[in-house]
Amino acid sequence: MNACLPCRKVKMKCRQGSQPASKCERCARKSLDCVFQQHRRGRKPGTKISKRTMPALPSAYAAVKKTPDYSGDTPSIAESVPAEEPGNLQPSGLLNQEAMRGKFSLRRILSTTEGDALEPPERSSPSRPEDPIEMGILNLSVAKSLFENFIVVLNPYISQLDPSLHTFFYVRQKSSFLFTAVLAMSAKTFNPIVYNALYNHAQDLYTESFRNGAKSTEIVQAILILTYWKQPQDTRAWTSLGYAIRMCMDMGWHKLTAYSTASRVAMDEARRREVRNVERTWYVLFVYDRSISLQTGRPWMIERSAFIESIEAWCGDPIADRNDDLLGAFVTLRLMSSSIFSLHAPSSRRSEKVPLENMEALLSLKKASIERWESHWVQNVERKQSPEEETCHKFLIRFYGTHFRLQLFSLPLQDVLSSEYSDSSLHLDIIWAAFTGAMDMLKLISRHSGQLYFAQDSIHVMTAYSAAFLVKSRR
DNA sequence: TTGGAAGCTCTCAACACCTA
DNA sequence: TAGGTGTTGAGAGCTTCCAA
Repeated sequence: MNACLPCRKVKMKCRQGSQPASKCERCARKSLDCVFQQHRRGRKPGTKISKRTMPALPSAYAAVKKTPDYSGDTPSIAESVPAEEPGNLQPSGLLNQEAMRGKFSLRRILSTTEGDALEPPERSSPSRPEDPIEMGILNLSVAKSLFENFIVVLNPYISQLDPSLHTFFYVRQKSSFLFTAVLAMSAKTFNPIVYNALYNHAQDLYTESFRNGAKSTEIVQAILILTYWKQPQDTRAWTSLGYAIRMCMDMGWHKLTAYSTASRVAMDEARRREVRNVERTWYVLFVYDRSISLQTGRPWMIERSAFIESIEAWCGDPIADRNDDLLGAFVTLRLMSSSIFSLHAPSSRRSEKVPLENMEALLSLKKASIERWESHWVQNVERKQSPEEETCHKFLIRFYGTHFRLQLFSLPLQDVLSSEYSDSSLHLDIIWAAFTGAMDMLKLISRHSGQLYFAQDSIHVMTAYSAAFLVKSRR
């Protein structure tokens, strides 16, 4: 029913008087001018329905037209990354940037306007049909509990999310994919009853984001989280990581410049955390890329850069999270490992041969630098926690250091045990170092088996490696 | 097979009014 | 008084059906 203007103004119920043309009860009581006006309800002509909130369409036509945005409204890293050089005569500098992102059309390619001036930005809708709570997969209180467990227990292992930024509300609003991935991985450990439904939904969202070519920090984080605690039969870790890295490169992350405090003094804390969120994810990808490359012998994708090498300064930022120190340890370890392994690869894979005697001397130097690395980062971690506090950080730093020593000494061991070096007793130092490395790892694991329970899959792979190494070296 | 009318579903924006 | 939620009306977009 239509309400008069005075009632509308005060948002009160407008009750008609007894006579059809008389004032409403409130206007009559207060002696106000009771004026009615034709309402202007309804959508205005020309308003577009947001594509993201359209229902799923069965036809292939709809699949092409529908472009959902699982990213929320993540600010583009383009603000903090140097843009393509203007005036560059390559296609990247000459053509419309939207066209270069893959939105090909003659009109767009010929347009000289930047951004997407041809199409107004889509308005984001507050409703999220892919939200696992709205879908009824789990209720709010279970979701909150799973989320809390992820942040407190699981996240410290991977240093992926910033607990001050990634609150329950923030992640849920920002990306249903990341939200579901976090809940699924937490459910795997803390509430297996809802794990399957959450995992399947996360996989559906992964497929959708791939199908639509969606790109955002949250999608990358979700893919990483799903990969860290993947199912045993899932063999996509390598390809998923590659896809995530390409996505980041498309967002310009490979052009991140070296960390400096001066560049962010003008930012408020929220903005700084958003920027660090992107940077942290790129560091995590670097570590993961190098780790998986080392484990599988395949090439890595992310090259070392001034940004990667500024990790220690980045960890010293006033708003750095305590998990950032663990990430700092991992990044510096991977920087060290890539330079060492190119020298110490087995002779069959080296272009130049380094005599074993020289290699032994080199290895002892490297061993000392790993020990310095370990004590430096353990001290950093200890500074930020109380003595009685039991976190996974110290364990992980020692674990990775020990694993690295084992890998380092296992490489020349192949040469020692090969027929070319018939008298292996001459190189007992190398054999002994590799053997004690494997033993140290297993001792460490047995002392901290509780920490191992929550660890990501790669930790278990590394554990299995040390055990397999010992078994094989006894033959 | 194709074009277009009719009808249906869904979204969006404005409105009504409850309640703190 | 005004924040917030449910309701309403109109248009967009899609499917179905039918005639050419």
